[in-house]
Formats: sequence, structure tokens, C-alpha cells
Amino acid sequence: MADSILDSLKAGGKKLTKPRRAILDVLERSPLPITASAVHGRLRKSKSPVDLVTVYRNIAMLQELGLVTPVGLFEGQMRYEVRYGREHHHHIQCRGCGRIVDLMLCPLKKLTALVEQRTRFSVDDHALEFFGWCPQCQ
Amino acid sequence: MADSILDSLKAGGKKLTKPRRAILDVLERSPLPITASAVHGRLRKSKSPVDLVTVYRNIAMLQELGLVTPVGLFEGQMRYEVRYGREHHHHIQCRGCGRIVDLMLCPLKKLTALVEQRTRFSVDDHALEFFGWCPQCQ
DNA sequence: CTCTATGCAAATAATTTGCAAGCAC
DNA sequence: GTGCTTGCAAATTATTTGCATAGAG
Repeated sequence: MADSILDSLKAGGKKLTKPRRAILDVLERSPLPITASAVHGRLRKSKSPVDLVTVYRNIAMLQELGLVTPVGLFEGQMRYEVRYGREHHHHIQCRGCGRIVDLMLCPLKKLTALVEQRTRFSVDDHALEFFGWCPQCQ
Repeated sequence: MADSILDSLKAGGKKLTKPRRAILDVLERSPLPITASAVHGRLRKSKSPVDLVTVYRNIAMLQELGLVTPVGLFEGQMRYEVRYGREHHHHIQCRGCGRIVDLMLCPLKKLTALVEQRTRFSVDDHALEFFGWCPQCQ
């Protein structure tokens, strides 16, 4: 597991428990945003199952530390994605099969400045998702 | 109520009932994305209250007809916004007070073409929201 | 040892579904 | 009349909270 995480956890007074390690492991291995329930599902079959509540609590904590970002795709449940060691990016989801694909781009650097100027908000994050039909479902 | 809506409803074989009219009215009057529960709340006090279930069912139907768009702001509940007669736009929300402000801009025309080219998806929609701190909460 | 973290049970909250009765067309 | 709609009750699903116990530092 990346040192940066261990440092962030330590800085936040968090302990590195076995369930936590397992949850972080699943999140790190997931190349795409994953739901709490799916994290739980992956661990369910493992040698050290973790309670779903623990998954939720850990994800919340990781969000507070800025290590994980929520990704909303209008599915009725939230997805989460590791932030550390990954480039900022966005997603596109197929309306047919639900497949999610990473989009390694972000067109919003300049726009953010414009938004701040117009609204006087101080912008610290944004969410951008695309929707459509993948080649197979078209 | 706009003719375009009446036409869309008719085209979809939908009837114009009193509860439906009331729900559409609240949605039309709302300048910002509103939750199903809030729509219900507004009607609760009116002379013709409408069941929350009816609100959900109507919003679902209006989404299917493309008359209403969902807006996800990571609040644990969805918001919805009328699409007809309004210009396509996005939103920014304050992390402090939760205030939502319309952003009458969309930088994604060109980007959508690039995304389609890269992913071979056919893109039909996108969601973009900004988050930060409003002048009062900074 | 002390304080955070976990599991289990239970509570909330949002949204959906089933069904009989009501109303638009 | 016929078929879409509604209200009410109940079910689902997602997420949160309380509390006693377990485990990391």
C-alpha cells in the first residue's frame, strides 16, 4: 500500500486495522468507481469478511481525508474511487449495459476560473460524467 | 402550461390529471433543481395535496419523455429540473450552506465530439456540477 | 492502557411496487 | 367504457446510528 496513504491515515489519527486494510485493498484494485456494496461483496468471500457498515464508515473516513472521491452516476447508489496515485479524470457510462469507461481528460481548468469569477464562489471540486451508448449497445 | 409539454404528454399517451398538473406546476415554478420530497412538500399545504408516490411516478415519467432532467449533487437524494423552455446549463453548490446557483454555460460541445471519437460511444447527455464555497461561507 | 475501530442490531431515508378504486378521454 | 392514474400500505434499497466489545499504537 502506498506510503502516502499510510501517512495520511497516521496524520488523521487513524489506525491500520485488518478490515481497513482489506477495504483499501479492494478500492485500490478497482480500476473503476465501485459501490460500497460491491466492496463488501468482494470481501464477503475472502478469508476475512468485513461488515458492510464498516465499509461505509471507512469510505466516509477516506473521503474526509481526501483519499477517495465519490462518483455519482444516477444509479441509486454512490460509487467511490481512489484519488491518490491516480490522475484526475472523468467517466462515461453506457445506458444499455451500464459499463463505465475512464476518460483521461478534464477540460475544466480554464472554466473553473471563469466560474469563480462569475459566481464569486471559491471552487474546490467538480463532477463530470458522460452518458450514451457503447459500441456494443448502439 | 407550455404547449410543448401538452404535446409531449399527448404523444406519450399520458393524461393531464389534476395531481399531474400540480406537480408540473411546481417543477416549472422552481428556478433550481428540486427534490421529489420538496415538490411533495409544496403541494402538501395546497388545496390539492398529492401523494409522494405520485410525485415520484410523475417525475419518472417526465424523465422518460425527456421533459425533466435529474441533477445529482451528492446529497443523498436526487434533484430534478425542467428541461423544456430552458437553456442547457450546469450548477454550482456551496459546501457550506448548500445553496445552488445556475451556471449558464456549457463548455462541452467540442469535448463531446472528442469523447465520442475516443470511446466510440454515442454520447447523448452529460452531467457537470461544481462545488465550493459561496461568498458568505468562505 | 487508551482511544479508535468493528460487528451486530436497529433506525432512517429515499425510492419502488402491488393493488383496488378514480378519473381523463 | 377502457386504460392510464392515483392513494394507501407495504416492500426494497441505500445509508446511518447506538452500543458493547475487540484490537492498534
